Amino acid sequence: MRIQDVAAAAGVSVSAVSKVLRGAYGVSPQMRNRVTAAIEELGYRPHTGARAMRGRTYTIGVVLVELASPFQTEVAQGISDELDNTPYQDIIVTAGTSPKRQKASIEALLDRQVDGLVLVAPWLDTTWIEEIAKTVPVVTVALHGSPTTFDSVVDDERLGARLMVDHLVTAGHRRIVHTSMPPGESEGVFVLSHTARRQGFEQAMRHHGLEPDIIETWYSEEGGHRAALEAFARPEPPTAIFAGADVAALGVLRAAEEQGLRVPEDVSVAGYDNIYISTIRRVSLTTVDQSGHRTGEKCARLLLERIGGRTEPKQFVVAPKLVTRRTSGPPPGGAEA
Amino acid sequence: MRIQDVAAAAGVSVSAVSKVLRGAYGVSPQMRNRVTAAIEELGYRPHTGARAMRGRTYTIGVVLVELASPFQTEVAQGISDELDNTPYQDIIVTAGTSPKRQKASIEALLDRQVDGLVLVAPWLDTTWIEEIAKTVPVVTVALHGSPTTFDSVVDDERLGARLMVDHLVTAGHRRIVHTSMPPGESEGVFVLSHTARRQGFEQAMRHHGLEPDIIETWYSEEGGHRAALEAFARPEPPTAIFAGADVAALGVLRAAEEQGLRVPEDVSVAGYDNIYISTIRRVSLTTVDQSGHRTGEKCARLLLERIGGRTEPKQFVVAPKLVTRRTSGPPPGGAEA
DNA sequence: GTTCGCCTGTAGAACGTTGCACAAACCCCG
DNA sequence: CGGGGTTTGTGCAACGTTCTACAGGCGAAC
Repeated sequence: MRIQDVAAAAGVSVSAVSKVLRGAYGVSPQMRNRVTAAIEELGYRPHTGARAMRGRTYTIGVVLVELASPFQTEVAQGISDELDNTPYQDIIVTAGTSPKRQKASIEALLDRQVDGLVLVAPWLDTTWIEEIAKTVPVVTVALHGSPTTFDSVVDDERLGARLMVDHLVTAGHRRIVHTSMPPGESEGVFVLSHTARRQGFEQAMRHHGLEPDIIETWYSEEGGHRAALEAFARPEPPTAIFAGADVAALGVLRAAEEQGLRVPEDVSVAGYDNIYISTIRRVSLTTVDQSGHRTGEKCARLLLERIGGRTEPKQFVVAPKLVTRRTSGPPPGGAEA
Repeated sequence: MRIQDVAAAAGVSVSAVSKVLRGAYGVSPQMRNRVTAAIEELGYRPHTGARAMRGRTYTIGVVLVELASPFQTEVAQGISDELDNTPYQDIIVTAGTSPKRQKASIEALLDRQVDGLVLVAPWLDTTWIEEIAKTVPVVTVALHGSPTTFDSVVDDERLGARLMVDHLVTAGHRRIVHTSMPPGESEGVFVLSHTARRQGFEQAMRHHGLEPDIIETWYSEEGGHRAALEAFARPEPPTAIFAGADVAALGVLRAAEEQGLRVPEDVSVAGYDNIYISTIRRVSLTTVDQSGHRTGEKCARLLLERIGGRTEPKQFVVAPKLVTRRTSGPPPGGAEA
């Protein structure tokens, strides 16, 4: 089933069919009708590989770190939904946090001639991203900075961290520990989520006249668990732990439970991301929400604009929202802990 | 950067480079060396679109219902990991439960000339799947039946349901409610997970001389919640609820909490899937484990075999495993409830 | 009635691979 | 040293699309 067959069936030239397919200029209504009828009747579908040789593939590549991260999959879902009634199809690949594998995944997508690329929290040298952005439209998610050759969508994570610190301080907490991650090797002017959150935490704490207290582990259940055990073992343990990510907060909750600490009576626990688990009654974690779905939608729109011809870079900032649930409250002994 | 450039750099013909690339027969070691050196030096990467015109694309399409389903993403991860050091790249698309959108997604993948297709829990007419399996290797996940034109990997979900019923009955439960879903329109000889689980439940209950009791809602938090409320409102409420899926079990837990019922003292709750949430301390749900990761690995291997030339269909059954945690125990009043 | 410009539609040359068909070189054996 | 077979390397015709360049027709304006 080739374009040629459609042309034959409609009694027109191959070029004419191609024009109709691409919505190009110079097509009379009656020809358009005959061609679309023929396409319909034959059930013709364009061969993407052949298209890739000359023009567009109508494919958007989405690079995620991992599918287990709810925020990332929400972004992907947002892209998918936004693209739903366009001719574009999104395809997802997972790349892990290793820069080497990430690079390989992106290259695999470039080999497949995607028309656009969404990089969610890329652990990559930004100069390399700038490089590929010369070839194909790119939008990054959760990369803080001011890129000039590509677009970006970020949650204002410094603000988000500040909201959380304000919430805890207002409740009376003074000794607040933040769990973070080691900065990526490739972070410089451009910075990833965890660094932005840490910076927001530090800023907000100082603003309240408090000394920022950070334990560096990993954004994972295990990482949160380790950080919490370390914090609890101190002579003066914190009255609140603000984990850099909800997954880590889960580990903090486990550690608290193991140590016989009640939450929030003995210690308040908070996270960041508002992942699905945090919403369920049994967990009910105080956290910061950044809508992955809206982020994804925006990415898709930016990409379509770029494909449509825009060249000046755009940056879109999503506002974070504090979500207070049942894991946070006043410190033991009240506001004067 | 074309194959031609590589040929020129290596001082050989284009065909020769192609042979090396494809690992084809008739290549001397020294030519292979020169060509690979040239490829390396130039950083050449084959153009997938051009390949699609003639041969393989080295791309495996993975169709998931949604990224929010942990089992499905685990399968995808398993595929990805298994493919990691092969020349094949997996790409994921999400298709939803609507047969129409699923069909569109699969077609989008076929347009892109994938070399193989993994369909995870497809809500589709199996004759249509048989149809596309004529064109491209297909392996389905969680489709119970005996396909002749494609491969399949299934968890023995009837057995899994039986394990759970045995567990509950042994603990002393007699009034057990199972929450299920309406069977798909396209289910006939071939059956999806929820139907297999329901069948396993029915069989196991009868085997114990008990009447199967099923409430049909949806595999979702909300669905489980509704089913549980209905069950609790009965004159003789069940002492155990075996939700067809962990997500639904979460809704059951919420309903129990709202009704002031303690778990497992007043009512036991169990699920199926062993999703990540179920493992966290705060939830600790009794469930049945089916390893999504192993399932995915097997899918990839089956597909590679098919691409390698196998034609007779294979079916692979993964054994489910009962995971007892803290949401199940003896019924109130002991074994003689 | 000629000229000019616009509007429709077409021919055909790419695009970068693959793999068949074939040629050349080589090896082994009688 | 001739003949057969095998191994190694090459030429070239696809594959299905896009899009430029161009031809022909038609209408308006003079």
